This record gives sequence, C-alpha cells and structure tokens, in this order.
Amino acid sequence: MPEGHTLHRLARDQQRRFGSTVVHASSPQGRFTAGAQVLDGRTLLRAEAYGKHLLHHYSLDESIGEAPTAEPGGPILHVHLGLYGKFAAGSQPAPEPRGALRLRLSNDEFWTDLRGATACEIVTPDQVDLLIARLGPDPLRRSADPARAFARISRSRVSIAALLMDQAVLAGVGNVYRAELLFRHRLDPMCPGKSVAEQLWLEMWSDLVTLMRAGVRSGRIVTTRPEDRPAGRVTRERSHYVYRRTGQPCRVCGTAIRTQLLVGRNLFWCPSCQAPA
DNA sequence: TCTGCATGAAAAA
DNA sequence: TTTTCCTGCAGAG
Repeated sequence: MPEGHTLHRLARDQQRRFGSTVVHASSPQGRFTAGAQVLDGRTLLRAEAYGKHLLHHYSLDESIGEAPTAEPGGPILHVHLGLYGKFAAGSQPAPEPRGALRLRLSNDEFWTDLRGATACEIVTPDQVDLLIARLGPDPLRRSADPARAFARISRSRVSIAALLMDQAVLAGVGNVYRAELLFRHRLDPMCPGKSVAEQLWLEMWSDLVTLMRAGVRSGRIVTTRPEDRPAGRVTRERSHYVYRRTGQPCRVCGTAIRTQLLVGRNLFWCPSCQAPA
C-alpha cells in the first residue's frame, strides 16, 4: 500500500541495493525511453523519499562533458506510484521483461522493475525544490516540523479528515493512516481543523511518527494495540481499528463502524468513539 | 477463475 | 467532476 512508509522503505532498499553502484536503466514499455537513456550508466548517489515521492540522485557523467559544479547537479529521477504503481525487485538474473514495464534498473547483483506509476520523470534540483515546497512536513523525515502542519490545520475550517489527506498539509499520510490515526485519538473526522487543540495535534504527530516508522520496518500498516485485537496472527483485518471495517463492531465499544465518501475517498470511523465534541 | 474494489494525484473536460 | 494510470488482492462462486 503506497502510503509514505512504502516509499521510505523502497528508498532504503534501493539505496542498499543500488547506492554507489553504476546502474543500467531501460524502459521496455517505451514510455520512459528518453529518461532511461539519461540515467543509464550513471552512479546512484542517493535514494530518498519525501512523503509519497521517491527521488534518485544520480552522478554527473563526465564522459559526455558534464562538468562538476558546486551543486551536486546530476539528473534526478522522480517517481510517484499513485494508486497502481509498483516496484518489483530481486537478485540477478532478472526475469524477461513482460507487459507494461516502465522502467527497469539493474546492476551486477540486483534488478528492480517499475510499473503503473503516476509519475516517472527526470527532474532538476529546482523542480525538486518546487516539489518539496508544495508538500507539508513528512513524519518520516527527521527535520520535519509538526508546527508547520498545525499552522495550516489551526487556521482551517476544512474537516480534519480532509486536512490529514492533503499532502500540502502533511506529506505521506494516506487513507489508512488517516482513518486509523483519527480513531486512535478518538477524533470526530468531520470536526474542523481549527477546533483541534495544539496539544492533541502534537500527540497525533508523535503517534504518526511511531506508527509510520513501524510501517517502514515491517512494510505494512498495523495500528491496533495488541490488547484491542484477537490473539493470534495479525492478519490485515486485525491490523486496523476502522479501515475497511464497515458494519463490523468497533474493537473498543462494539458500535458498528461507519463509512462515508469524503472528497472522493472512503472514510471509516466509529460514530461512538469518535462522536462530535 | 471471475469480478469489484483499493493505497493517489494529475490531467482533462 | 471525470478520466487516466492499468496492478493486485480478497471474496464470491
């Protein structure tokens, strides 16, 4: 599920497998041929994630006359998975390319395939700056400032449920973390941002940092506390309080979980635990 | 095996 | 507001 934790996990894995190595790039599908040609033969200097965006910083290629500058100004690959995008990965030898394979990256040891992404493009450092400037703080980045998000939230009449999904307010949170975070703090999804107290917001942020870091480690979103879920294996269903549990009893109070379309996305909540103030 | 739904965001209309 | 990207999963049968 590509919420922020997925992208940070991918960045970490790709850094491990391809960082500081010369990378071969191709676009068997043909939709990214020109971009792949730009990257082919360069060294991956750094892979990082910002919210749901993945960035690869590549080396300058002096063999074609690119001169080192004060800035580390090699080409940058920008990927946004969107709803369907997916990376597959493995050790060499790589499988025969099949289907709509937008981008394949490989080195002597590993390969990784990108399909279905919303964005897969070469960008400049200036474009990266613009991208980051339009994103709110990302709980998975150390330098992130929760006050920057609160400045937006505390001024807004928009519902907290909508604000949490707005990448300009907060980067990396998607529909699952949104629903689960609201439940964990017993917050009415429809309450306006300006009614959220600063102390509560800071607690929510801190919780998000913990939950999302665990998500990076495990590769999945688990928000239920052990005491609130049935014993045994933590299946996907058991890992959430409200997400995709419409009509089922709340794990805390037993009330039927409700769902409603909000800004084009399904919102899940417990009308009792998260009753309006 | 088939069908519907799903994590997101940008472009098109 | 609708369409696009076009994958993978779960549940039904």
